[in-house]
Amino acid sequence: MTESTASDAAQTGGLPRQRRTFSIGELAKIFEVTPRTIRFYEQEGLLAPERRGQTRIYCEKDRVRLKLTLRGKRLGFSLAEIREVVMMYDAMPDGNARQLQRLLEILADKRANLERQLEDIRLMHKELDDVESRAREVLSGLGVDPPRH
Amino acid sequence: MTESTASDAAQTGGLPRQRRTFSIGELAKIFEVTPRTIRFYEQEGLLAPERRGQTRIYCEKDRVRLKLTLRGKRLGFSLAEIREVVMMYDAMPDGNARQLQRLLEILADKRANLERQLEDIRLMHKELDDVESRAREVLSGLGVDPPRH
DNA sequence: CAAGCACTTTACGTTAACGTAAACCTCGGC
DNA sequence: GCCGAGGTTTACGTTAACGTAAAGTGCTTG
Repeated sequence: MTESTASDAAQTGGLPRQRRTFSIGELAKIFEVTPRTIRFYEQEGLLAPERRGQTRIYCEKDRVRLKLTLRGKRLGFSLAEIREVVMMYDAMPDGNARQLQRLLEILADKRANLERQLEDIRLMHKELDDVESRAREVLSGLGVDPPRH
Repeated sequence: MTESTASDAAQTGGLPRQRRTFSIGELAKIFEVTPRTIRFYEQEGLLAPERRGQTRIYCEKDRVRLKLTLRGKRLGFSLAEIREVVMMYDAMPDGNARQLQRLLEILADKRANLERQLEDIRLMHKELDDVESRAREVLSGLGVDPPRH
């Protein structure tokens, strides 16, 4: 109930998923955030859904943008950083050379960030292993059976 | 000049590195943070250096704790989460079974978090590849030679 | 001994990313 | 016709993680 990875056809009843739209509440449930969060992202320039009257209508593209935004967040990027990439991506077709060069710079930056994080994860993993094994040792020393996950 | 990974003997002049101590300013330079940050971490219960008079004296163990703390931060953990692990780690030798079980839970939690981040990084990497290749296409379409990183 | 430099405490300021509350519209169902 | 469920705007509140400024302490160096 988190997100659909498989064929969307089953859920849309065979409709071309380009036409599938979402309310703010639907998106909120899908990604387990509050509507307030989604409105905030719009205010910050990360989303720009259509309106029917006053009500926001989110299309497939909006859903993807939100997904990417949340992924970026989990990786520790600020909304400003995320916007920088997302907006330039959208402006690409008519982007001038200068803008595109800048985009490539930003991308290289993010990439370096990811590399550092990978290394951090590796190291952190080892630390966790260490702490855990020590904890198990102490536990067995107390005559307690630690859970073998 | 960021951090020493190789033999510390050269830098300590052969002293057993257990005796090597640091001032707050030294640590700050080593890890590229401000003294304010280090004091804040102490206030949050992540460090507890000795004092000589009023001045803080950091030992090797303190340095390691700071290193782990900053690594945790880069991975998006809050100071409270980091403290939870670090403090329990220190309290381990006399920790009761209940506490240790709790520690194992926390560790499993962090581990799950790391797994999610790994997947996020993989996906984000693909996105970056995609954006970059599109940017290069557009650039070459403009007759500009994109830099071959 | 005065100057300067690194350290200290105290305390208020700041930023990002939302939470929360109030007051309003609007639409389908009974 | 009214009610509840969901949507909307506006605006003030909150939390984490420091920044920054003020005012004092202590060493050592010219």
